[in-house]
Amino acid sequence: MIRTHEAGTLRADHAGQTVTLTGWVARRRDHGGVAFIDLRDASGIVQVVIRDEAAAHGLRQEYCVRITGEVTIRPAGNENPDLPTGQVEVVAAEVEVLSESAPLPFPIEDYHQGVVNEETRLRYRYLDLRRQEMAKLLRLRSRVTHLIREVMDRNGFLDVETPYLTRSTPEGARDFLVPVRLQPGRWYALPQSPQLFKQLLMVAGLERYYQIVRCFRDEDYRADRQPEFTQLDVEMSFCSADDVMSLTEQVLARVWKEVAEHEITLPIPRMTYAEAMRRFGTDRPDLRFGVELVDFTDYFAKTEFRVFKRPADQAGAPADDWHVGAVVMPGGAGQARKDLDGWQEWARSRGAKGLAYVLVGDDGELGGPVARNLSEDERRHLAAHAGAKPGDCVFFAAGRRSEALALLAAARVEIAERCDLIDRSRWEFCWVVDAPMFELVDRPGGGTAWTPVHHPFTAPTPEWVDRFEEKPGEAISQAYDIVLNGVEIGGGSIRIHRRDVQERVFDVIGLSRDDAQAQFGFLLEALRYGPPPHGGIALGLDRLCALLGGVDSIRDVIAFPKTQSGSDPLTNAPTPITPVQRREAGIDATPA
RNA sequence: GGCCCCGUAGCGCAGUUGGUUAGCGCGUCGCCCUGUCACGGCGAAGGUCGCGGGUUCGAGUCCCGUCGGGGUCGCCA
Repeated sequence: MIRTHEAGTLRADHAGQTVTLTGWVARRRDHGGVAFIDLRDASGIVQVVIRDEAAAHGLRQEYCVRITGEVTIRPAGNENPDLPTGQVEVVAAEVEVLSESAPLPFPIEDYHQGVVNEETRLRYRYLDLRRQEMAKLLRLRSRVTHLIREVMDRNGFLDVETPYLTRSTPEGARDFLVPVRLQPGRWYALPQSPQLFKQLLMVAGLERYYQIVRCFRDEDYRADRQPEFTQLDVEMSFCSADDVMSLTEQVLARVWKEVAEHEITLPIPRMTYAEAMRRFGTDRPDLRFGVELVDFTDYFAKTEFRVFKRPADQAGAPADDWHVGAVVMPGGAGQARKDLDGWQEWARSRGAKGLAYVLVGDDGELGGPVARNLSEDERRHLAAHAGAKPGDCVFFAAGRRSEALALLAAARVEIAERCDLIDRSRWEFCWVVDAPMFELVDRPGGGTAWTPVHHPFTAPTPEWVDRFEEKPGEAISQAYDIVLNGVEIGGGSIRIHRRDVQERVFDVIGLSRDDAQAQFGFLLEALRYGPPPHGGIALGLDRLCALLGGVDSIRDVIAFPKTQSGSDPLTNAPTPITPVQRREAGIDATPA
């Protein structure tokens, strides 16, 4: 006798054996005196035949049952190639109902996947997860974490837990805050990442640390962003950026080989931040298709066309912060007027004024409203400069460099989708390296400020370490992001291990000595005691699993995710708390 | 905070320029059928059209507000 809870693992060569199966009645049908049920467990579905009317009586979908019976091969003429277990079925000798089920609030067969409102699925997540598709994703995730631990363990990394109750640091994302009963008026914060603790572990001499750890950020949520998410967090001492990247590649290669049956070609190609911005307009390029951006800033340097002409007065902007760029839509000249208007609407929905376009006719003549406003000289080489062929459409964006590139980068992806240029079977990894240390951002109250591109603990390259404050926008950091199919799945850097350098970075981003001391004093103090050079990386586990599982939302690879407003339809969290709880927590007893 | 889409029976949906008693499929319940496999046949139950206000003789439908879900920009060091 085979005792198994793995219905889906039964094979034809088990025929004749007696098995005990546990699972749920996925579907029941009666035909004459015979009942047929599909029995589902986490591993799959097997059909069970019940000839005993009494045993089958009242057996309904989703009853939890234990069935003992003989494995048989389905009789000829009744074969269904779609059944996951092929031709195996079990003829029940004994049926025991372990627990009954109320009628289901929604159908949970897999062919209903994707049609039930997600909120309803989340409210009954324990039923949603009974579906094979969802169970499959959770099993995938478990395999991934297992493989990661194997690789990390083999490389001598220590799994160390860091606090979930820690101090709030107003930099970066908003914190989730936790009141402290024993110290009214004081609050813990949940960590946005264990960044500082892992650096302290390096100071402690742990040398090789990793953790699969929950992180918390109180920002707006998306298909790929949840208030709590999981990352593989890694830090190592006496290492170079190459060491960290090489280790990361080992992890990814192992996971993709085992889970996706895909051999990643190592080393994963690297691209500088500058190159990524120039060719793709973004620091997370999707390399599954071409359609690269073209720079027209110099081409139109002397243009009289208002849209491409650099405004005389660019209030507050650096002298070189002007960009005219283009991206070619293959065959786009054939678009209907309605489609071209649709692109304008698309651009406006992204906050742009519009998306200028030039149509390249089959005879090479330029068409569209923009072409009429260009000089003869400007028209002559436009198609060649853009790399456009007859029949193509050239989209243009002009404005502040970051905004123009962002629009073109989005247009590039949109073009690829509309023209069906993306090969979904491909895995295109790439490292984006040599990112700037700082970027200029607008302050809410006006003016601009330098802010770290990664985080303020990122080390500059040796060439910049003594002079990054001279040209903060040009200083290069020792940071690296890993990008897969246009999705940033991780990022890391060599950290600053010199107290004076760390203080100078705080100076550049406008964090006063007092504030730096108040918020990061413990780090600065630790850096006084012979810290080793160190660096690390964090990989977003949820995104990684979503990509591997071929799903669009990380909610599908999280057992109990939250909605976009941060609530959980299952438990109804978050909930108001009672006045007593407020008093005990030391916070105002009246709602805000 | 902005923009877009959605909300009608347990689930998925239809509902015309505002007009009888709001429909369809699945599911549920009852009866029938001896190998079904999205079985089939007959019958039945099941609705605060998210909520509140307004326009109108009359609102699922039009207007305003609001709540919830999804997508996205901002945001996410």
